[in-house]
Amino acid sequence: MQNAEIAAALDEIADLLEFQGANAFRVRAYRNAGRTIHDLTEPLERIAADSDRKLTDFSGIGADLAEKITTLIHTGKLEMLEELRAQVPESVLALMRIPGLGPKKAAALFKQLGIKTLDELRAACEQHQVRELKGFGEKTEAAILAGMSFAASPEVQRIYWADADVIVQALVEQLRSGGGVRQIEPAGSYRRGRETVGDLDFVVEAGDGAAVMNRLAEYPETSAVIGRGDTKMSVRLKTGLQVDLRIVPHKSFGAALVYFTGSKQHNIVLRGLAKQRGLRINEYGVFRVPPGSKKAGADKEKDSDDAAGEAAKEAAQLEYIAGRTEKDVYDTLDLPVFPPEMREARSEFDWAAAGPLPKLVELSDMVGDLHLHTTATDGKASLEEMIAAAHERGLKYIAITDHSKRVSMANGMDGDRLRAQWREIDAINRRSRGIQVLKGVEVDILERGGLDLPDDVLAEADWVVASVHYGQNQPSEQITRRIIEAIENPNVSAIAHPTGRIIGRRKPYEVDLDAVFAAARRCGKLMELNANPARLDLDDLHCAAAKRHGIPIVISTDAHSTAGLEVMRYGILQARRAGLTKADVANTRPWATLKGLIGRKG
DNA sequence: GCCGTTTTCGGCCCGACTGTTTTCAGTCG
Repeated sequence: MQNAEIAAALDEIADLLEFQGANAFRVRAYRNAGRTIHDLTEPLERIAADSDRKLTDFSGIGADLAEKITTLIHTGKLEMLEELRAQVPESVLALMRIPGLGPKKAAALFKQLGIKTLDELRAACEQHQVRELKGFGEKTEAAILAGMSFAASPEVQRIYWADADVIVQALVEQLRSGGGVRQIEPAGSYRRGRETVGDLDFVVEAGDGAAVMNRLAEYPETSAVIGRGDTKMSVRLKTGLQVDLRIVPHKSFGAALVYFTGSKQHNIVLRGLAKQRGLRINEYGVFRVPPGSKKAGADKEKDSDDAAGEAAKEAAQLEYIAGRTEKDVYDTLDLPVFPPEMREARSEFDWAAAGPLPKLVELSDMVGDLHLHTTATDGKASLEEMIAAAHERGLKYIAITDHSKRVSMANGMDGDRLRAQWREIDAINRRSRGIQVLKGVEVDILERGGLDLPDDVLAEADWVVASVHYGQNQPSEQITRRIIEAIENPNVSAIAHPTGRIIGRRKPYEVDLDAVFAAARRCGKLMELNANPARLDLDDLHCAAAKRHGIPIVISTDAHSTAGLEVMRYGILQARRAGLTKADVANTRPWATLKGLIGRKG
């Protein structure tokens, strides 16, 4: 069983347990383990088979989970999961996708009204049965009906970072308009540079918070205000995207930014570290907890009067020690200001403990682009136009990598056409214009295996990227085998978009990336990170896997137009999220050096 | 269910907001 499937099984257990009202920390343990496994860059199967290693070495996996995971690896099944599934109909979990319906309310609907599907829930609301339940009311019923369409869409809507960026810039302008905003920063997964963004968060310091909230309410793209208090406001845009706004005082801005940038896991670690030092971190700042003060309301017991009273008393005793800037906050824990892209509680705390953080690769480090198309195949700009645009961006070299003939719908090229294009490139290079143009090709890895162009043609190229376009429905092992075979071909320089994930268009195919990277390592080949935000083929995790195997990544735009060159910055974000430095990225080096990496002759 | 330089039990991050309640539970981030 593959890591992704094991992680999914643990997540499902967490969902089902949560629905059943299990201990929240137990639920969290399953979620944490699922996340840990999801983030692994190495197959669990391999780790489990290695007698020198133990699953319990991973933080968050204890004896019990190690045993369950081992069972999953070997049998693909788990009795506990089967039992849970038998107890809770799968469709019931869909109820929890309605905003405002959590496990408790969903369980109440299921147990008391026997509601198992969204359709049944709609009917019950329309017949006003739901408002009769304890803890429900008229407004809840209306909110459920309003949220119905939201839950009916199978996937939670996430948008590309690049699209979020456009909205963020417009919103910042809107919120600033009219003045009074002293500081404003987008936070959340947008600030962390995740390849997709589920909602937008803004942290604002302003003289008049209500005025800023009004501007958000009046924003033409705002369709509904979900909630609004003195310091916090949530709206939904016409596109369905949720926007959260927090108004914070000057002395809390840094703390709020840390808090709302997340990730949640990163924050949990921060709070744990703070606690060890007798500190407490929240969105208002870092506070010193007076010695001897008891943790109030630790367990949800009935003596809530006392707990609430003590909590209030204790809050009054807390001494503010930091919060104005992110640096102030991290300083109290003797931690560096982590670049937001790193804040995923993966490795950043280990790195910080070991010394200075790695200096992450930056857009300005990039000197070459090794995956470009022209009008010769499916590009929108001519060879000359692409070269000029790349030159304008300050690139020192580019590789023209049009499609090979198998990609017929893109007018892919055979050997003759390619050689003609290469002669043209030779001529251009002779007229030297401060940018070196490499003779390249994106050669197709055929369904039956093998490459789409003969070796004698490929041998004449400076740079060959191989990629899968056809036969994507094949089993993972078969696609993996095709890719490894391509890696072993001495004419191939790199593998482009090895998993070909295209959001929303088709099911991604799965390859054994670990085996692919191992082959690349063995053969001295490079792996591409395709920076096109619509093709999330080699995201931060895959970068991390490459790093673990010691394989330099090539960040390429796969540009089909001059504007396509712009996407390089999205690829940089993903590389940064994986902790890649300039040295980890091959096309930060001059071509003369890079050429040596792939053993290309003169 | 995990975890430990507060260690094998008793914690587990923390607060805002809403709708339902007469003091709080549930949800969310």
